[in-house]
Amino acid sequence: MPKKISESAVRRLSFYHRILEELEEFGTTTVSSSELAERSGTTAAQIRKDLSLFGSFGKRGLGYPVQDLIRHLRSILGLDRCWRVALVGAGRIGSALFGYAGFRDRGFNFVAVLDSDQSKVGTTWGEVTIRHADDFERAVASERDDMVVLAVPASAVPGLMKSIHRAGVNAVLNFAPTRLDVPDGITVRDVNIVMELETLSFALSQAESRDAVRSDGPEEDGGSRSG
Amino acid sequence: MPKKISESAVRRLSFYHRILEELEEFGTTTVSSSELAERSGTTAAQIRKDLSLFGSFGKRGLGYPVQDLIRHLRSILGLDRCWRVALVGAGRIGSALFGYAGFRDRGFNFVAVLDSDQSKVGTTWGEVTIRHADDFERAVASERDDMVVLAVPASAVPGLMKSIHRAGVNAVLNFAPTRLDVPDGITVRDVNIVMELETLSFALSQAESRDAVRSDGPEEDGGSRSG
DNA sequence: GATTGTGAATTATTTCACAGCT
DNA sequence: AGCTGTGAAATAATTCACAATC
Repeated sequence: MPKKISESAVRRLSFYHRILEELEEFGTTTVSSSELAERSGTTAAQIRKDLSLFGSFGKRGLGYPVQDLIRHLRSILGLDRCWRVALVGAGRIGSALFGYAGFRDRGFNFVAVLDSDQSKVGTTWGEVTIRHADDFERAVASERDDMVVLAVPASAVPGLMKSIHRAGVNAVLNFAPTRLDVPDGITVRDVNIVMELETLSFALSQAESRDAVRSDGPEEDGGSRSG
Repeated sequence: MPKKISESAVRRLSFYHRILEELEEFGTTTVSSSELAERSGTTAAQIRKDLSLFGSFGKRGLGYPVQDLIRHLRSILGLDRCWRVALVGAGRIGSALFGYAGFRDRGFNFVAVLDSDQSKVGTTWGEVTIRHADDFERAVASERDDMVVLAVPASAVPGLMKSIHRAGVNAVLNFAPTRLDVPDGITVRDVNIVMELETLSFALSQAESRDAVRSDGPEEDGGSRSG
C-alpha cells in the first residue's frame, strides 16, 4: 500500500508547504489547486495528483483549507518533529550552513560539529563544541543523530560513509562533488554547486549556438518560433 | 536539429566529465560505458544514450578515449571558456561561495560582488571590491557578466530578477528559497538546501512508518522483500 | 571478442478530462 | 457553479537488445 513516491513529487510537496506557510501568514484560509499552481510554477492537476498520493485534503467546490493542509504536509514530510543533525566539516561551507537560521526554524538542529583540523577542535560555535572527526561514531551514537551533513573534501567522503553506516545514520546531505556508493537503507542527497553552474554554462552555450544558426544558418524559411 | 536535452541528461554529462577528469589524472586512456557507469552510479545504456545525443565519441570494441571525450564534454557543456559571474549577497553563503576555489578552477570567475549592506560596500574580497546592490545593472553592463549568483534573502529576489532581465543576463543560480517567475530566455537553477533536508526528513519518516507496519501490521504473510 | 550507437520496448511522470462532491 | 480526486491518455525518460564496427 505504501506506493512509491518519486523524488520530484516530494520536492514539490516541500515547495507547496513553503508557499502555504506564506499564505497562512498572509491570512489566507483556503486555496485552490490552480491558485497554488500559479504560485509554485506547476499545474493544478500536478498539485492534485501529488496531494492525492497521501489522501483527500481538499473540499470540492472550495479548495484546500490552508492550515489543515500545512498540518498534513508537515506530517507527511516529517516536519512535525525535530531532527538531530551532525555537521562534518567546519570550513567555509560548514560554517555558512551552521549559521543559517532557516534550518533550526524548520526543525533541523545542528547538535554536533566535527572537523579533522586539530586547530578547530575544541572551539565552540554557539552552544556546540567542535569535536575531532575521528570521534564521529562515538558522537553520533551518544547523541542519536538522525542526519549527517557532509561539508568536507571529496577525498574524506568514502571513509565517513563507512562510519555513517556503522553508526546507523540513514540520511546524508552531501556537499562534496563525489558520488558515494550508498549502502541499502541510507538516503543521500547531493548538493553539487559546480554541477549547477555547469548546467547554466550548457544552457548559455546552447542558446549561443542557436543564435548563431539563426543569424548565419540556412535560410530556407523566414522565421523560427520561440515557443 | 538541436533536439531538446533534458536537464537530468545535462547533469549526468557534467558528472561524467568530472569522473573522466579523475580517470585522466590517473592515467587511464580509454574507458568503456560500463566502466563509466559503475563509477557514476548509472547504467551503460544511459551513458551511451546521453553521449549519442551529441555525437559518436567512442570506438566499437574499445570504448571511449578519455582525453577526447573530456574535450568533447567541455565543449558541449561550455567549459572551454571562462564565465564572468556576478555574486549578489555578501553574507555567509555568498562568502563561502566566493572563497571556494573549485569554481575558478572550472572557469567560473566571480568578477563582481554586490550587497545592499552599506557597511560592506567598499570592502574588498581578494581582487574584488564590494559594490552596492543598486549598482547592479551598471556593474553587469560594464563587465559584461554572463551569470548571476543570488545569495540574498527571498524578499530581495523579485527586484533583482527585474534588473537581471534588463541587464541582459541569461543565467541565474538562486540560493533564495523562492520560485522566481522567469522571463523567457533566462535559465534559472535553484539550490534550496532546506528542501533537500526536507526530502531527507520525508525519507526517514517513510522508513520509520514502514518499519512500524512491518513489526505490528497485519501479518498475512511471512516476509516482505526489500528490493 | 568486445563495445558502441540506436531503434524498439518498457517504465515513469505529467497532463487531460470528467464524474462526483460541496 | 466550482473545484477536487482520479482513471485514462499523452509525453518523457530509461532500459533492452542487437546490428554495426573496431
